[in-house]
Amino acid sequence: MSSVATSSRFDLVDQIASRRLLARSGVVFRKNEPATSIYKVETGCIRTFAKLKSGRRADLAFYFPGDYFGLEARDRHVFFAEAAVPSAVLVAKRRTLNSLANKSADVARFLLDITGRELQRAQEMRLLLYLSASDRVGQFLLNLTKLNGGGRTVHLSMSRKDIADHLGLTIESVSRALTHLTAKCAISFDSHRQIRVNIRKSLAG
Amino acid sequence: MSSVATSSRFDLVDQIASRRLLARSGVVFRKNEPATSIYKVETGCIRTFAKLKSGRRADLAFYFPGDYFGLEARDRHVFFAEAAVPSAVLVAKRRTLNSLANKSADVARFLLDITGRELQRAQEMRLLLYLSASDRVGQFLLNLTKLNGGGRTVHLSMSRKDIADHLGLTIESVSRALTHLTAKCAISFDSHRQIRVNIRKSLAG
DNA sequence: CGTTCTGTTGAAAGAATTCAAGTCCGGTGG
DNA sequence: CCACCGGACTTGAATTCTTTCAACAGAACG
Repeated sequence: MSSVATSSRFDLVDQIASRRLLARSGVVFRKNEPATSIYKVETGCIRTFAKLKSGRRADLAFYFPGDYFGLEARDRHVFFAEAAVPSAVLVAKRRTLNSLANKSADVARFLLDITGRELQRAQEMRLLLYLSASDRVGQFLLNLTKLNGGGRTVHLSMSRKDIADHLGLTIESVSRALTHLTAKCAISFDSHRQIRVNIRKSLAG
Repeated sequence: MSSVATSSRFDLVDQIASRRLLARSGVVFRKNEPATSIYKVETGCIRTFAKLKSGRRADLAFYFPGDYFGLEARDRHVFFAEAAVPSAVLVAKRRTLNSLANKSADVARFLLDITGRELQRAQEMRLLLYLSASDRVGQFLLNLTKLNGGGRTVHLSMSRKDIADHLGLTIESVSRALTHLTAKCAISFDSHRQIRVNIRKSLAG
């Protein structure tokens, strides 16, 4: 959302980047790989995640067209990134960006902007994990409606498993939370992946 | 740790900042206040947190001397910041920093650096919340030993309540996790606030 | 039209919280 | 110096929430 505004103002990455196409589950980068680039989603959806010792996966974030990712890395990546659905990403070399930033305060400002935004987003997503199962799902849906410009309907481009891994729950708990919200008339289903939000307030928790 | 290295290379904030002294629980900034400055801890410990609708508090991070905070803000703060113990912080105006960054690529680079580092830290702390209660506490202790330069002893400058709010648990659960780790001989207590880590591996989870 | 994958639901087990005592510690005043 | 107080911490038992395991329903696809 906000990153779209930024990129329309300043499409630098589009200009210096190369394009990479990814099949579903295609790997953008792996943990511990050298972090040579930053990325922008063009089409599709990219997921960043960590593998827990328990075997479970923790989905840190989903990135949609216009979003930048791979910003947190120092010299090596700390997480994994892969395509949640077939996707296209723009890849911009850090070296190139840095040397541009050395010459142009606007470029530097831009990098700082998207990183700061990403930081804020990470903090807000972290707050989800302090809530109960139902509230996590409710808040998650609420966030999705905001991404969709505040409309009342949400299309879930991700599976229940993806939502569960993102929210630190099981698919069953996600499912139960959704039926619970339906029972409260807070949401209703058009289909398994298409949800209408009736009462915003009762999603908040 | 890493931020200390950065600041020793580049003590810009120290130069342009004013100092502010805070009593325990003294407020640095509140949610929704205009975000005019960024901050650096000089002495003591600063906590950033959110208030949940349930009445509970979610402690997002503890900042120690050398650490920068308040970086995630756009025009208004999204969280609260207060002193966990009596503290001194350096306050640098964003306007000043931004105009310096417009002239000096080093300053811009510095701001990007600390923001990127903070982003990575936020992501890593988020991962804690995907673990079980015992593992959260264990990993938390492990992180503290890293901050202390990798030593075997940890001094908890924060109360059980603070730890609980940070890890999204109750004080009772934190306490039980600690006794559980003690029973496994992973840690031992010198006092309630002084812990010795015996077996790193059994803290990991 | 079945096969398969995704999602839902139910019952039992497990994990964390709540509520209620109790213990330990540091500080204060006698 | 000791006794006592209050706050921080621990422990136990009952409750609540989430997961696990197992069975079922529904949509997608050949």
